[in-house]
Parts: sequence; structure tokens; C-alpha cells
Amino acid sequence: MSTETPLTTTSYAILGLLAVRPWSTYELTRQMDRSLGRIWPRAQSKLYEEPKKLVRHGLARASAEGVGRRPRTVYSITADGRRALAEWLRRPGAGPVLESEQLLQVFFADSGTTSDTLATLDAARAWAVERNADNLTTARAYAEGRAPFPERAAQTMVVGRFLTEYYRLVAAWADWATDVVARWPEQPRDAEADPVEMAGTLRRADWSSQGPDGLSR
Amino acid sequence: MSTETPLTTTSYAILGLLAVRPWSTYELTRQMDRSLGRIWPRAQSKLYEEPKKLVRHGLARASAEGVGRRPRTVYSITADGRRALAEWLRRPGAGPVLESEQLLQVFFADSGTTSDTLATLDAARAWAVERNADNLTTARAYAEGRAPFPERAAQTMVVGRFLTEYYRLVAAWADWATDVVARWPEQPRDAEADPVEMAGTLRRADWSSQGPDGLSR
DNA sequence: TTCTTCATGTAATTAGTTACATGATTGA
DNA sequence: TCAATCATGTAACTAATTACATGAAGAA
Repeated sequence: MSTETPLTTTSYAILGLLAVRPWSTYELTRQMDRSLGRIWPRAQSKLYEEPKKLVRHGLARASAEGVGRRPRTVYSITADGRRALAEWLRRPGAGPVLESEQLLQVFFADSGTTSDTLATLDAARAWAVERNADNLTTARAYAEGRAPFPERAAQTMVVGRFLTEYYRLVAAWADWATDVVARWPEQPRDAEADPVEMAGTLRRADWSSQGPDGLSR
Repeated sequence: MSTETPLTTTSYAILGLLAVRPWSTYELTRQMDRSLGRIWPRAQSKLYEEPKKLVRHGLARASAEGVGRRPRTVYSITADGRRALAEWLRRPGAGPVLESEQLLQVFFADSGTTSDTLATLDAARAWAVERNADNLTTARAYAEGRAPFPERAAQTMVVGRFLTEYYRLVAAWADWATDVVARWPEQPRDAEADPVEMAGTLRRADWSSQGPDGLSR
């Protein structure tokens, strides 16, 4: 009656890290902060729990070390673990999930003031600038061969490019939206949709003739 | 000893809808499927629970109607609710959260095959095409004045533009990545990062001279 | 030596999801 | 009149977060 719960995407995220090399739990949390967290954000405590589940499934092994009087657990992947990971990679996963409190606030702008919305857009831009700075640092490290796991550069670069374009999009959108909203009257409920911008959006959304254009260089 | 839990972003999402007009719970789930879900996705059952919490907080009122022998609850916002909503709008919310199983799979591509990765990229593109088609339909409805709540067009358009650019980004990235990955050997672990693409990404990430360029027309 | 930051973990709680159940309505 | 779909809701469960606790190491 093994009632162990099935693996989740978070399980595979950890398993994937273990396939790179063995990590202590704390090191896993570092990776979450630095890299994994950009595409699969999870709280620190989750990273203490999930590897135990992998062990119960026979996909990872825990080895107990110690630092002074403290315990310290290092996890490594098993052969079964590598198989499970490969199998997961064979099934294309779910599309990206977007969750944005800021967009929600813009969506409900008419329950507040126009300056509220402008402040929210400022926050969105600031967020993008900060993330992008981070991302740029990592990208440079790879380009100059200073990054950990240079053998993973090809894959990392493909993901990194997505993030680069994503942060750029958020910043560019915030700039554009700031322009648009700046022309609103103080009460957003009195604002009218700008027909020029509306037409522009329609053109951008209509791929029927050309498909989406490529990423710029 | 009122131990009621504090409001979450999901609470405000529902409250925002109620500010537009009263809704039955089922109607709320429809909105989630159609519009809200793109920026704040939540399971249907959540939409049956959350309004009750709003009522406990005095921010909404429940009125019990009936359809035949079945109960049916319609929720509407209170004056306190409008105040709470306005206050929330005054505090810029958290930045967008991205969560992508597909990106995770690309990130760990070296535990599988190159064709696995190509399949994942196909799925990503298909996802973007489908979402975009939806989005385009909505955008057209607004442009032609056929959409519900035309008085909300200005705000909706600003959010809609974000989604438009976002879907476009996913599709364009998938196309680009497919090109890049198609040049990988069968084992991703033997792949090397393409220096030209790497340089292109660096240029795109470096806003120091010009800032992010604007949204295209 | 003390303060701060790094490092390691657990406990309590909640937010959210999946699964289920069933009445009402519509159209074949 | 039967089947399919629309509509309404609850129950069980789990994934995930927040909060807490404390030892180790290095800097001032």
C-alpha cells in the first residue's frame, strides 16, 4: 500500500539539478535564488522537503555528512533517477504560466486613480531593470567562460535568451503603457481607448500573413 | 478573536470583478476562463471559496437566488469593498511571476535527446499560437465595439497589449530556439554554445546605451 | 568577544488543486 | 425522452509558503 504521491514538476526540477552534480540542500536553495528560480520559483523550505520524496521514490540517495555538530545532507541522483528524468523530458510539459499582480492592478485601474496606475507601471519597469541586470551578469559570465558548468552553456543560453527577451518586453511594455496612461484623465474610468494604439496591437497580434517576426539582433 | 486570514491577491482579483458588476459564482468562473485567467490563473473551486471570505470581511454581500430547486449565489461589492480595492491599487504589486515547465525541460536538455528538446519547442510554439488566436479574437471584439464592458476598453487594451507581445515573444523565441537546437548533435551534452547567438543575446540584454527598444508597430 | 551572515533544518498554516456529485436546460 | 452540456457546489487532499529556531564561520 505505498501511497506515495506522484512526482510533480518541482520534483523534476530538483532531480534535474541532481543530474548535474550532487548538492547539499543549502546549495540547492542557492541555485533556486540564482538560476532555477527565474523559471520555476519555489520557497526555500520546499527544497528541504522535495529531495526526501525523491529518496522515497528511489530516484535520489541522501548521504549524511556533518559540519561540526550539525547534520548536513547531500543528495545525489540514482540510475533510476536518470531514467525518470529522461522520461519526463520525452513528454513536452505545460506552457508558461504568467501571474502578475501588477497586470491585475492595471486591469482594474478604474477602481483607483490614474496616478496609481502610473506608479504601478513604474514598479513594473523597475522590476524589469533589476532582473535584467542580474541576467546580463550571468550572460556575460557564460560568454567569458567564467560561469560554473560551462558544459551546460548551450542549453543555458537558450533559456537565457528567453529571459532576456522577457525582461525587455516588460520594460518596453511599461514604457509604452506609461505613455498611453499619461494621456488618461485623472479618473481612469473616463479614459477612452486610443484607436491608434488599438490598431497597432491588432496588427501585432495578427500573424496570419507573416507569423510572429523573429527575435531582433 | 477574529482569526480571519488576510486578503490575498486572489481576493482582490475577485473583488475587482465584483466592482465591475455583481456576478454569480459560475459567471466568475467564466471570467476566469476567458479573461482574468490569463494574468491570474486560479482553479474554479477557488472561485467558490474566495467570495465567502470577502463576505466575512464585509467587502461583499451574498444574495441567495434559486434556479428551480438549486441554490444560486450572486455576490456584489460593498462600499467597504470599494475602499479596500482602491487601497490595494495604491500599493504597486509584485512583479510578474513566470513559471514554465517547458523552459525547465530545455534547461535540463542534456538529460534527454535533442529531438526531445525540439518536441518541447514545438509544444511551446503551438501553445503560443493558440493563446494568440484567442487573444486576437478578444482584441477584435474590443476594436469593433462588440466586447462586453466597452467602458473598460482603455484598461483592457493596455493589458491586452502585454499579452499580445508575450505570446509573440514565446512564438518568436520557439522559432529561434528551434533553429539553434536543430544544429545540435543528437546528444545535447555534446552541443556547444553558438558564439554568434551568444553575442546577439548579450547585445539584447545590454540596455546601458539605449534602454530597451520600444514595442514595434 | 560579539555581531553578522552563512548554513541547516522543522513546524504550522494556508492557498490551491483534483475529484466528485448532481440539478437544470437544450436539442436530437 | 435521452444524452449532452451548462451550472452549482462540496470534500478531500497536497503543494507550497511563512515563520521559527539555531549552529557555524568570519569579520570587526
